Amino acid sequence: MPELPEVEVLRLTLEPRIIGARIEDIQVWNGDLREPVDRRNLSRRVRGRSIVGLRRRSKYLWIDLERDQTLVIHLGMSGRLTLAPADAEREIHEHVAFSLDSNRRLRFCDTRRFGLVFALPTSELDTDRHFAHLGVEPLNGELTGEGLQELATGCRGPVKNFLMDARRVVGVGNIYACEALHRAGIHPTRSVARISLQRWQQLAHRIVETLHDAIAQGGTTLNDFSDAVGQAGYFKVSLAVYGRAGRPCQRCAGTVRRIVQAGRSTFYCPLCQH
DNA sequence: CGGGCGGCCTGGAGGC
DNA sequence: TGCCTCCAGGCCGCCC
Repeated sequence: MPELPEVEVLRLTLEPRIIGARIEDIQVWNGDLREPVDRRNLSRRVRGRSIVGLRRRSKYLWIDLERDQTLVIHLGMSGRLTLAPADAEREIHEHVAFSLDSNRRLRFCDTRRFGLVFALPTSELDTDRHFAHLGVEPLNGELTGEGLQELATGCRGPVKNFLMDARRVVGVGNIYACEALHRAGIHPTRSVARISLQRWQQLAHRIVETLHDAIAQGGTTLNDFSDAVGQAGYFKVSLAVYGRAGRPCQRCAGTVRRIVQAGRSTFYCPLCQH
């Protein structure tokens, strides 16, 4: 579920509530996630340390701790990270939990178990295999039309696949790739080799705009997503094409169509996207 | 070598 | 009601 806006909403809602909190203990009920949870390593790096900051890189949440350690959380497709009272009953798919001082528990729940939980020294984040290859952060002012055009030099595939390749641009998943392309009026199957600088600029602008809009509305909740206190996002009502096959385009007289690209559903309007 | 597909997992929806 | 198939926001590895 979670693309950049959802992880950013999680960061924004979690940060003021857990800054300064100390992680007293860790429970791992089911460590069988996308990568097995290394309990020993996690405990050694995390236990007894206070939280000093929260950052986001791509769709990863970085929870910085005292003395050069960072707890990394990835939500996969169905993950949630929420605060609960220490004695709250364990949820069905609650796999990992961090007991905080002040009688609270930071719980990681993930139905499909595509998520990740691990820890490593803060100073090693940049070179870690999960992060070293990641591309441009769209919300840092790094994403420009010129930059996109340069990144696409020598590439051949459809623009939608290009946008979802985290080695180039991070944080844009299936929903926001569809929505940004619709806002930019660009057909998702168009080859990146056939996009003018003007259209790259339009696209860069629309990506940033769409992500900001989604964050402002608490992210998109299709099934699972919630912020740190369990609140669903309501950007779903603003989706113009995603999940709307057969229904009218929000902007013209067209009808939204669904196709499959690289094994993923793509939604677009054949009338206003070229 | 880069792009695309299958697989990882559970569960919800829809067809019959 | 049940059983089947398809589908889902991410990501990696393998294949061509």
